[in-house]
This record gives sequence, structure tokens and C-alpha cells, in this order.
Amino acid sequence: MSVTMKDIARDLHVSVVTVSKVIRNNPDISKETRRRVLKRIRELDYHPNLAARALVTGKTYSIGLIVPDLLHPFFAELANGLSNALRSKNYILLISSSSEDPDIERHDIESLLIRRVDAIIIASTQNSVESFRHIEKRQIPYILIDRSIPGLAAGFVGVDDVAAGRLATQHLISAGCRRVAHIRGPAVSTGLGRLEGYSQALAANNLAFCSDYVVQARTGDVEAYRSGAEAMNKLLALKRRPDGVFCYNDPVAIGAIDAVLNAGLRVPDDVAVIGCGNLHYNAWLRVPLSSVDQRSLTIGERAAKLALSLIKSKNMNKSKRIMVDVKVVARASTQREVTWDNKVLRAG
Amino acid sequence: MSVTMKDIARDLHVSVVTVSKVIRNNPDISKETRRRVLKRIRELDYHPNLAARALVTGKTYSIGLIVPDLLHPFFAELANGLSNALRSKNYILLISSSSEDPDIERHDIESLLIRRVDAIIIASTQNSVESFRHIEKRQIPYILIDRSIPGLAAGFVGVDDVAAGRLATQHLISAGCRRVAHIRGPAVSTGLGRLEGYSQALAANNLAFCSDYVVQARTGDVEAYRSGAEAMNKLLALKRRPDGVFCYNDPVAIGAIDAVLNAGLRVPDDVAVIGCGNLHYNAWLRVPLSSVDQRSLTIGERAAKLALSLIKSKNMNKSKRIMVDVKVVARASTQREVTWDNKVLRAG
DNA sequence: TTGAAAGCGGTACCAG
DNA sequence: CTGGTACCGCTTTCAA
Repeated sequence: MSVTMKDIARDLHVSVVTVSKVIRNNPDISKETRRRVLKRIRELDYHPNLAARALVTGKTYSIGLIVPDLLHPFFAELANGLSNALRSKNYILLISSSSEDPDIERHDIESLLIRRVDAIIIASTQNSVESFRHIEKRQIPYILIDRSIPGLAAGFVGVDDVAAGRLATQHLISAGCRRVAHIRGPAVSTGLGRLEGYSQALAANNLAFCSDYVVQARTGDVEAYRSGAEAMNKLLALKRRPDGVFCYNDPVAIGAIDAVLNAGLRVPDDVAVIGCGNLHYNAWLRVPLSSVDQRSLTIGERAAKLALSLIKSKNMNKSKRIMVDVKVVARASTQREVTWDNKVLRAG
Repeated sequence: MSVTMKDIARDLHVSVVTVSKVIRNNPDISKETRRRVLKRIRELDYHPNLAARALVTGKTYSIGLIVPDLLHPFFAELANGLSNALRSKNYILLISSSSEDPDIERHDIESLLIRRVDAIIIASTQNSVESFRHIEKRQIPYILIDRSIPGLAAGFVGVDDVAAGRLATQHLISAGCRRVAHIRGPAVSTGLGRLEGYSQALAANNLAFCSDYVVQARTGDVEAYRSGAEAMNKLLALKRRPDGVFCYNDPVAIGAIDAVLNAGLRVPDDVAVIGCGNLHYNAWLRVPLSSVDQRSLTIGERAAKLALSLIKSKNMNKSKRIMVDVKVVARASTQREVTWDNKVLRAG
């Protein structure tokens, strides 16, 4: 079928070992032999079989990535950043989209493990630690991205969600909002962190935290739009309706804006809205949406670097936590006529 | 390190062959032996090494996917559809994003080949056939998606781009437009097909084709917005400016709408705009965007099915061409006051 | 019903 | 510098 080292060894009356050494640039091969081997390799269009090589070296030169939703631009861009960073090191990405389903995630982790990927990068949708103990037992390095998991001393690359929540909320307050609400996300690190940041910002400005002002939204892109609108409707129904809302993510914010407009109110003058994620089409929305930029490309690149270093060092214990900067990108949805501050804010 | 068949064979005083047979459900194993082996497998948490298995069977249970841009929702959703369809068959996806760069695409094809994927699915950004001859020489089945390549009798799954262009243009005409322009895409099958469909629709309605009315846009998402706006500005500068524009894809259409509004004109009353792709956030744009739905999920599923059947049959020659239906989804960007037809149109 | 031997396509080690 | 031998973890074949 395929051309193998044996073929070219036979043709040249040398051993496969010699061929192997040429391929791996092992120095102890004469110039002349190397030349002949290389020539024959080209003639036969030979390419090594990585599966075979993996069997003896234990390295597959592949890395697994599991994300909750490829359709979400944050994860798509992250995958892009990862893929590009890995390509230059001759690694390839095995990607799976778990659809926010823990069962699928567990299944796919197993799928990656039996393929002996060199590392796993995962934005987990689980809150249990069990799957990860499994990975650890198999001795393959893994790192969490975007969402961290309490009780897991694993490497992590993501943003400081508390800072993100704080910045977003502060941005609303600086824009003149005094009754600031939050449409929160799921009870994972991102959702909880942003909620915490929201609280901190209120406190820092001597504004009272009011539980009526925190409403839960479901996630999952298409679902998120609707969910954001529903949550906003609840907020609008309050006797003292909020004048500013920090939304868990951009799709939720888009749905929320829709609800405000449908209620006959104006954005941002009646209700200012800010999201999180800074999706690339935010500028072209009905009301251009302010958002916290999460630097997904950067996260991807950093994650790649960290994964490669873990693979090299074989020391899985050094659980580095890498936090990338976040910043607020202000657009029309928070640009009120009276504005104390509408410039770009950087995380401290 | 890892638990192997040898370990469990030793523990049970049986041969690895026996263990192997149990794992593969080979019938010639006694009930009792099978029970014992299975038990030990569970105790040791044994999982087969697919790399090793691949070496002897020649099957890796993995499929490669190359797309020009993961960030584009069309491809992200397609990847999702593929991934889900393959998971149930125990396959996994190796994904690469070529960034519309033919060199990267060629590199990644090679990367997939040396990893011995069982099939390659590719939305190619090349117009040369060479890379594909390469794949053919290595005897691994591949199929094209979205974009077909002239002179290549390979399997294909995508939409009928001519029909897409025809439907979109007809939709504008039915909405009352008489000076219909086209912002076209690159000279690949999708771009050329939609252009051809545009021409056909004009002819079918006795409208003259006017080369001034066809302007080229660059692709690549973020780039596309700007490019769409530039193209639209050219059109608006014409002495007889168009009253309807069919855009190569949705990002281009979004940029185009932006240009119209910035020029102080109205969408759709002065200029109606329709795109292609039906991105899921179209409904939330400044002007909700009409578009041709490309059924990316369906394309992904069909591609998965076709790829699996090629792998099974080992008969790469049967180059099936699967065309999925397209339909127009009408939104505000084409809903003029005077409308002859604003319902959903299906491809014939 | 079970298993010994050979081999998939490579690499590691060490002797010549 | 070159290559024989063993082996990576698993499947295939065939004899017992």
C-alpha cells in the first residue's frame, strides 16, 4: 500500500535504521548516505507513519480540545488561536463540541484518551472532578480554559471573571446608572465570578445589592437570545426598574436589548446594557453593544504554549494559572448623553 | 505506565490473544473466560491503545476536516454537525482552519495524511487540483464540502449555489426591485455559482445584466464587513444607483447595509439587501437581514454519512454529489412596503 | 476454546 | 558511520 522505510532501505541496500536516522536528522550519517536516502524518499514520496512512531515514542503530536459550543465565536476564535499556535510546532488539534452536555464531555474525554493525545485542553461544562481524576490517572497533562473548576489544581488559562464583572458594572455606574441589575449565567466559575464582580462594583460605589436585580438566564447561543429577553422582561416588571444591566454574555445582552426596545423604552437612555465576550458582530447590531473583551485569541495562544510546556516538562503538577487582561469596549448600548466615563478601561 | 493487554493477560494466566478477542467480542471465547477478563479490565481500568490498533488494522477511527475559517458560523455549525454525526460511530474529528490560505491548507492536508486519518473532508480554498491528486495517491478517501473544484471528480456535499443566487435575486425582484446589483465573492465555485444564479434570475425577468452592477468583495469575516461597505459605496456612486443588492454572504451584506444607512438612505425602501448564509444573529442586526439559508448542519451530517460510506466501501471512485436544499428567509432588509412576494421560497 | 508466532511501521540501544 | 536486535501494543493466522 503505502511506502515505508523498509521500501527505501531495500532499494538503497541500507538498513531501516539508517533511513530512520536520516529522517530524524540524526547526526551520525555520512553526507553521501543522507543524500541518497533523501533522494529516494523524494522519488517515492515517502512520509512517515505517525501512528507507528507514536507507538514507540509515546507521542502522537496531537492535542485534544473540548469546548461547550463551537458555534459560539468565543470558542471558535479560541480554537483558531490554538490551532495556529500548534501548527507551527507540528501538532494538530482534535476538536470536540460537547453541546454543554456533561455526558458528551465525559465520552469525548475518553475518546481523546484512548487516542493517546499528548494533552487535553478543555472548557468544561462539568462541575464534578471525577473525569479529571481519570485523566490524571492516565498521566496525560490537561489544562482548563475559560472555566475553572473548584478543587482542581490544574493549569488554567482564562480571564479574571471577577475583574470582568467589576469592570462591566463599574462602566455602567460611570455612565450614570444607579439602579444596576445583572442577568447572570450558570453556576460555573464564569457565571459566579462575574456575579461576584458585579457585587464588588456595587459595594465600591456604595450601591446596595438587591436580589431582585439579579435574574438568571440560560445559555447556549440561540437559547440565550430568548433567555436574555425573558430575564429582561422580569427586570422591567419591577416597581423600580433598573437603568443599567450587566449581562452574562453577549447573546443574552442582545436578547435583553430586544426586550427593552419592545417595551417601548430606549437603550441606553432608559436602560443601558453591557455584555461580555465582545463578539465581532457587536458593532453591527440594532444597538451596537458594549461588552467586555475576553481576548479569546490570546487565551488560545497562551493555552497552546502552556500545553506544550507541560508536554515537554512531563511535570503535570505545576498548575500554572494564567489570567489574560480584560477591557471594556464601549459602544452605543452604554453611551448615554450624560456620561462620566466612556473611555476604554483596562483590568488592573 | 499505562495498563496494557499484557497486564491483564498475565494476571489471569491467559494469552493476550484471548484478551484481545474478548475486547473485540470475538465469539470463540468461553462465557467464563470472558467474564474473568471483563472483570479484570474493569478493575484495572484498561482501555485499548488506538494508536497500536491502528498500526495493524490501518484504521484510526478519525476523520480530518479543513475549513477556511472556523469563526464563520457556517463552518462552525458544519463542524458541529459533523462532529455529532461522527461521535455516534466512535470517530473523532481532527480540525484545522486554513485562514483562506492555500499554503496552510496544503500543509494541513499533509499533516492529516501522515496521521493516517480514515478520510478527509475539506472546504478548499485552492483552485488547483494538485493537492488532491496527492491525497488520491495515498488512497485515502476525501470529499469536498461547500466549494467544489472544477476538474475534480470527488464526492461533494453542498448547496446548489446557482439556485441560491437565483432565489436571492428573484426574491429582490419579487420585492419590487428593478435595478438589482450583486456584490460578488471570490472566483471559487460558491462565488461563481451565485453570480451565475444572479444572471439567470435577471434574464428570467427580462432585466438587463449590467457589469457596473457587479462589484467584487473580499472575504474573511472581519474583512468582509469593511469590504461589503466599500463595494456598496461604489454602487451608490453610480448615476443610476441600484434599488436592491444581493450580497455574496452575510458579513458582506451587513457591511453593505451599514454603507447605505451612512449615506442617509433607507433599507429596504431605498435599497433592499439580501445576503447568503443565514447566520443565526441576522435577526438581531441593525436591520434584520434577509438571507439564503445554507443548511450547514445538514451539510455536516450528510458529509459525515458520505465519508463513512466511502471508508466502508473503500471505493473512492463513486463520486457522489449531494446538493442540499436552500431557501430564502425574509426579514426586514427586503420587506418593502410594496411587496409582491415576501414568503419563504424553497429551491426546486 | 485457546494461544504461539509473525508482523504492522517505526525507534532505542549498543556492538561492530 | 552503520546496522542487528528487541520491542512499542495490538491483531491476524493457524495449529493445537
